[in-house]
Amino acid sequence: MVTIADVAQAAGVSISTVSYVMSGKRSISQETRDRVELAITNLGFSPHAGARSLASRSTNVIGLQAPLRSGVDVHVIMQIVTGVVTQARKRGYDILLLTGDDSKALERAARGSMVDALLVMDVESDDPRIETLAELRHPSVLIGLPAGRQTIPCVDFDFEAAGWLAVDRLVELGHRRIALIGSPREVMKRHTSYADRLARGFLAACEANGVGGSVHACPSSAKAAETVDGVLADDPTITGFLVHNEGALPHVAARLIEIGRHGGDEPAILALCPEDVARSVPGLTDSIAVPAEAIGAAATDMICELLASGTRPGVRLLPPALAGGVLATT
Amino acid sequence: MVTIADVAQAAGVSISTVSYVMSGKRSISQETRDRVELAITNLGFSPHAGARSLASRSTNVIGLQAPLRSGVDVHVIMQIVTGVVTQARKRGYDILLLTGDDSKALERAARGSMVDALLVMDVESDDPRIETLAELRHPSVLIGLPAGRQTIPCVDFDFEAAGWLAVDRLVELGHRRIALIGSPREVMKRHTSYADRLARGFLAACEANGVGGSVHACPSSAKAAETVDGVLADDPTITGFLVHNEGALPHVAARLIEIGRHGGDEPAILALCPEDVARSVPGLTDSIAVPAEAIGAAATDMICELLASGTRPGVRLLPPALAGGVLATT
DNA sequence: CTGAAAGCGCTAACAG
DNA sequence: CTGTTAGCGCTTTCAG
Repeated sequence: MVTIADVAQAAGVSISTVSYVMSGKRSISQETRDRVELAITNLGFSPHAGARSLASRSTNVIGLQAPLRSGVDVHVIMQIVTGVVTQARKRGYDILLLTGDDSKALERAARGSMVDALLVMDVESDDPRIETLAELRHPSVLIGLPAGRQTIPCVDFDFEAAGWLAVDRLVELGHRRIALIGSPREVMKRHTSYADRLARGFLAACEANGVGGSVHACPSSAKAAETVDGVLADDPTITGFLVHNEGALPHVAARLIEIGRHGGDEPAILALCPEDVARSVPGLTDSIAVPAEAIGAAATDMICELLASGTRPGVRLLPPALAGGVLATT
Repeated sequence: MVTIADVAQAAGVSISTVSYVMSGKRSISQETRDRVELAITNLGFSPHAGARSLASRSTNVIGLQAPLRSGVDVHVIMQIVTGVVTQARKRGYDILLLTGDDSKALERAARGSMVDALLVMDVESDDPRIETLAELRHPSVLIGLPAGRQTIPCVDFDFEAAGWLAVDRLVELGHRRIALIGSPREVMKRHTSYADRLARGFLAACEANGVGGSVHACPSSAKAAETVDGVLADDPTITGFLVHNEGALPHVAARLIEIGRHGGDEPAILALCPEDVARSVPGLTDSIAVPAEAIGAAATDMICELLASGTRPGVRLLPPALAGGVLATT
């Protein structure tokens, strides 16, 4: 292994000079700098991360705790992770993917000085990890927005505003009775947060617009079609659907198209999901993009700022925007 | 920060005793061990990862380079990552998600002693990273199977056997003319490997069974339906489809159902994809599961064995198996 | 503008 | 069975 001492010897300078050339923390003559940099590339030197973190008390690594139970909105999670990783790279950080999804994993990473900061996804409202994070003296940011008072900075999509935007759009298209097809029942319960926020915005907007709106939990499987049937059986006058359920979306779309084909107007579907998911669903008219990658990037930015300046940045919600669907006419 | 010295003092023993209690590398009297362990939990001590890696020359971290360009078979990738992470945890390793998808990232992690070993996904046949890995003195395992001589151990799904199995199944269902709807054209070119292996198995099995088979590239979007139309226009007698394209799958299925409805027999679709993807596609009859999580776990096991024993484990291909689709009758 | 040297917290000889 | 101690490779005072 090539060490800083090898570089120093090759360049004919002292160890500390090499260190300062790398960190830029004091001025170095151009000539010396050149010699050192040459030696570094010639020898293919990379500083030993452990030694560095031992001496400097910082790792340049951000710990990321992502929900890895497969099956739940994988696209969104993956894209958020992509955003995190990409942005982290830009800012010179690496990402330690925490194995284990509990407080223990967070403590281990923090107490063991494996990371400088923690990024935690998929936090529930009364999640015990929130308290753990508060006790740790490592900066941390949540991706999501647990209900209640925020003790830890958060980044999320503004689901409430998305509810409003969706209703505005459906009303603009002429629909007067609309339904929100949402997350599976167990998710609705678990994450009080985002499903609730969406429903709140949706219902408030319906009321403000004087249109009828209803909210329905929905399984993420082929059984989603039954949910649609049930909703329409309850109220056959519904013509506009907002769908926020990645797994159910194709089934809901297929069922609605089928219904449209058998007579009556084809109902409009507005999906709330990442753009590429929307693109992959046949027969989708319109969508509101969940800017998943941007959320990851924003969270990373926030954490880097925390690390740099030590400020407490509070909550940041990214605004929704309409995106075209496959058959978008906009 | 609580250090090993604090623990030693609290337990009234020397630093090295604490170290040996943790590592188990020498025998300790039960009484001493108890005192030390108590002190450790009381103080909430976790050893400083950097200091440890500096002294022991090992990190207990595995570097994982995953393709994060969103849009390509996210489910498969995510599930592999899940398998890797889960298995790594069981074996006491953490996962450093490498930011950057080139040789540089691998070198940085290895040279900087950030990881003990490297796991690389999505390797192409003439991928420059293969040479990089060979030069590094860190153990590494590829997830995938680049064409040519294997210099680095590999773990992958046996796509060739999957081709055979698919044909067997379609023939068993009575189909005599079948088509493989595969990856997008650019993927077919890029990864010579897995698309080729699947096609090879598929065509060989067709020949062995005396049935007509053809292979078709397919875009992962709504335009997939056109591919189906084209295939059927070329040969209207085709009744069996093997689909290996997560994005196209719902569109292909929808189109085939539509065609079936307009007269003629509804063609059979056999999908090659993770089980939960198969489950989410309306109208799918049958599928062969890509055991994505198992692949990740197997790769991790292989790397851990490499790390432990230093053997060179060669290539490991996981066998295919039939799984039910939504409407499976098997 | 540059060097020398004191740690950072831990592991693993070496020495009982 | 336990203690003492010499590094691991780097950052950062402190001294020029």
